[in-house]
This record gives sequence, structure tokens and C-alpha cells, in this order.
Amino acid sequence: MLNRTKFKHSTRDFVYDTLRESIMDLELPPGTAISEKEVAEELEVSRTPVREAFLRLTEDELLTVLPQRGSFVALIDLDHVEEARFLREQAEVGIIRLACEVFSEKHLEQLEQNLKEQKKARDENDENTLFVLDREFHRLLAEGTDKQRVWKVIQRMDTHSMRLRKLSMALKFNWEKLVDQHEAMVEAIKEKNQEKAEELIREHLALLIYDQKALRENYPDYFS
Amino acid sequence: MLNRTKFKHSTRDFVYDTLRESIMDLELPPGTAISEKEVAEELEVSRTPVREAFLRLTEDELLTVLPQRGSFVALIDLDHVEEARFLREQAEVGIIRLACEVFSEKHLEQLEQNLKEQKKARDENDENTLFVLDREFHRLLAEGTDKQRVWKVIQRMDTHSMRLRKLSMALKFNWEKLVDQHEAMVEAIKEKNQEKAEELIREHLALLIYDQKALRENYPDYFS
DNA sequence: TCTACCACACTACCATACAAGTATGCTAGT
DNA sequence: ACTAGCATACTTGTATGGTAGTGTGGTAGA
Repeated sequence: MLNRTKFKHSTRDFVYDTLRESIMDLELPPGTAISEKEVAEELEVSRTPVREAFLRLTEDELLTVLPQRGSFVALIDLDHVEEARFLREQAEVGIIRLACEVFSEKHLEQLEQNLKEQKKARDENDENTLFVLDREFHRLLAEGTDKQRVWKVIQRMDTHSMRLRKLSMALKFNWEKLVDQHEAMVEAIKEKNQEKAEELIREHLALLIYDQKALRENYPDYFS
Repeated sequence: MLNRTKFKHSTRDFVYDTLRESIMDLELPPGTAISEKEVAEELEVSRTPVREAFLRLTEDELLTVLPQRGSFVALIDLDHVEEARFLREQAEVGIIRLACEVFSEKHLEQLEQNLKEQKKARDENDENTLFVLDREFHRLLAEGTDKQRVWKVIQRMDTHSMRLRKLSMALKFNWEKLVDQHEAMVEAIKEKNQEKAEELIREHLALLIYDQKALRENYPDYFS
């Protein structure tokens, strides 16, 4: 169990972060019933901050609250996943094109450093680290183009596909290709080749279209 | 004052909607200090739903809460405005291109009906109605392409530019051009001309770049 | 007159009590 | 045996009391 005192922020944030992670890690699978009281006791806080965390999770569409009935971890909604993918593609195309124009030397170095770590993780078959580095790579793109809020919004909407991704990770994922694509993207930015960069990122995000049918069959209760 | 009983939803939603509208209408100008207790008394509800509404407003970046100090209507952040514009442009380009492929007859009719009302409002110089119809027009585009969540996210991020827009409305705005552009966009969708449609929407959203310098000078306290 | 300090009023944060709606299982009546 | 209806144990929604941190103005001392 996480320790509350480790969090510099409020009790509310502590509860929110804890629950959000549990949901995203599928430790709390879609459909699970959780109650304010139960969580409050578990984390040894009062109901108020728990309730406030629930509210934020509801905003994130990670929780479904039915008044006077109960709260449930949101089922994965494939329409939601598709819309998030759509918005992310549009946003990242814009970002990478912008990156070709404005990316600084400093940010490029960060990107290359990240790439180096990706290769290392790939060679060591360290999938969890790759997962984190992948996210970080895209975040760096947003940061270097001064679009951090856009990144945040995308991330917030990406929750359902994230869980799908976690599910599919249990099966298999082509990490080789992912790293190669990242490398090609960095090259394109260096060459300031917008068309190439756009093509690459579109191809890259297409990797995120999983075999939804197979997943649905394996985890029928997790989908709406 | 709004009447609570008119709201079908919870007290929390009542408070949230009330405050949000007040903020967006600049009835509560940027920088205004508001306290939980004060609002609770004003709306004759307890502090809990007010507090929960505050939380949601903070998520929307419409409110800045400083613990143990106070809560203030968020100042307009021009970086935020630019990022929202960026994301909106990327999203709407994707949507209108998609619209050229999949827009149904039914949705086209709704769009044309809306356009008709726009012309009427324009001829009557009814700016407020035009303001509403403009939003509705873009929402219809999202609805017809089945991207309602994307629209919702864009709207949520658009709060700062919305307020800027309200400010600039007091000055002047080229409503003629706006309606003409909308009309051209409908034509492009009918002709399934993606390139034309994209060009039009980009030009259209460029209208939203106001004379920020003038606004800052007129309302210096409203900006961060 | 100026400054340091302290009391006080104010804030948001958290804990807890109560209200109101819902699901469920037992019981009484058929 | 079966069903209608009620008691009960849940749930979330709302109200309120108490806590701790922050700003401010007044006062005592130099």
C-alpha cells in the first residue's frame, strides 16, 4: 500500500493518484464496484477527500457513479478509444510538424537520450521501461513545441486506450518496430522534413490499433 | 438569481453551471475572489456541493485555488488560449475532412438549417444569437462525424479563448465574414472536397486571433 | 516615528453526522 | 410453493463542525 505521507500534495491528490494508478494498471479491473467508505477505510482517510477523488475520476471517465447505488470502474468503451486515437493523431501530427520548424538543440538532445535508453531497454526486453519511455518520448515532443497543455489533455482522454494497451501487452507487442519508428521520427525532425514526419507519426499511431476482437473475447466483462 | 429547483441534476451541478456561466459571461471577471462560504450562502446550499463545484472549475482552469488563502477566478492566460486554438484547429481539420467522406444527408440538412438561421441573425444584427449558432455549427460537424467526445474536450479547453472572445465582442467582430465562411464550408462538404474544406476551416479559425495587445491594454487586470 | 510582534479574522481542508434513494432478503399471507 | 411487501443494510448526496495555515491590522516597545 502506498504511503500517504510520501505525497507532498493534499490527501485528495493522494487518493486520486492511488486509485487512478490502480485502475490504469487493471489492478482494479473494469466493472469493479468500489465504495467511498471502503476506500476511505482502506487508505485511512475520511470520506471527503475520497469523494473528491471519485469526482475527478468520473470527469476522466474512469469511474461511473450511480447515485444511491454505487460506483464502478468504468468499462472500456471502444468508441471512446477510437475518438481518443483520432484526437491524438490530429494533435501529434500538428506537433511533429511544428517540431520540424522550431525544435531546439537542447530538446533534440533529450530526445536522442531517450532513444538511447529505448534501445537499451529493447535489447534487455524490458517492456515496462519501454512503455514508460514511449510515453516520455511523445511528451518530449510536446514539450519542445511548447504544447504541454495539449499533451495533458490528450493524456487525460487516453485513459481507455491505455488500459486496452495494458491488456494487449499481456499478449504481445512489436517493440522492435516502435523503437525503429521513434528513431526515424527524430531523423525527420533533424532534417526538418515535415511530410516525412507526418507520415511517420501516422504510421506509428496505427500501431496502437489492437486486435480488439481478440481482446473482447479474452476479457468480455471488461467492455461496454 | 437562478432557481435551484429548475435544475434536474444535483445541487453540485446547479452550483457548477451557475458559476461557470457567471465566469464565462465575465459577470465574475478574471481575478475576482470568491469563497466557498460566500457562494454557499448566496445560493442557499451547503458548502459541500460548492466545494465540489470549485473542484471541477479548477479542473477547467477557470478557478485558481490557493489553499488556506482563497479562490480566484482564473486570469486569462494567452499561452493557454494559443494552445487551445492549436488543438482546436488540428481537431477540426480532421473532423471536416472526415465530414467530406461520411456526412449523411440528415446531418447536412441540420447544417443548412443552422446556416439559414445564421443569415437571419446576421441580417438582424443579432450578435448573441450568432454567437450561439456559431458554436452550434461546429458542434454539428463533430456530431455528424461521430466525434462528440472530441468536441467536448475542445470545448472544455476553449474556456480561456471564449472569455477573450466575449471581451472582443464588446469591441467589434466581422460577423459577415463568419457566416460566409460557414456557407463555403457546407459547400465544400457537399462537394466532398477535402482540400478546400481544410483550407476554409483554417482560414475560419484564424478569425479567432484577436487583437490581444489592444485587449490587454483595455483590461490589464484580466491577464496573467 | 518606526518596527516587531501578536491577536484575530479569514481561508480552504478534512472529518463526521445525517438524509434520501436503492437493492436484497426475510416474512407473512395466500 | 409462491408472491407481495416491508425491514434492513447498503449506497451516494448534503450539511456542519473543527483544524491548520495565511494575511492583516493594531499595539507595544524602541
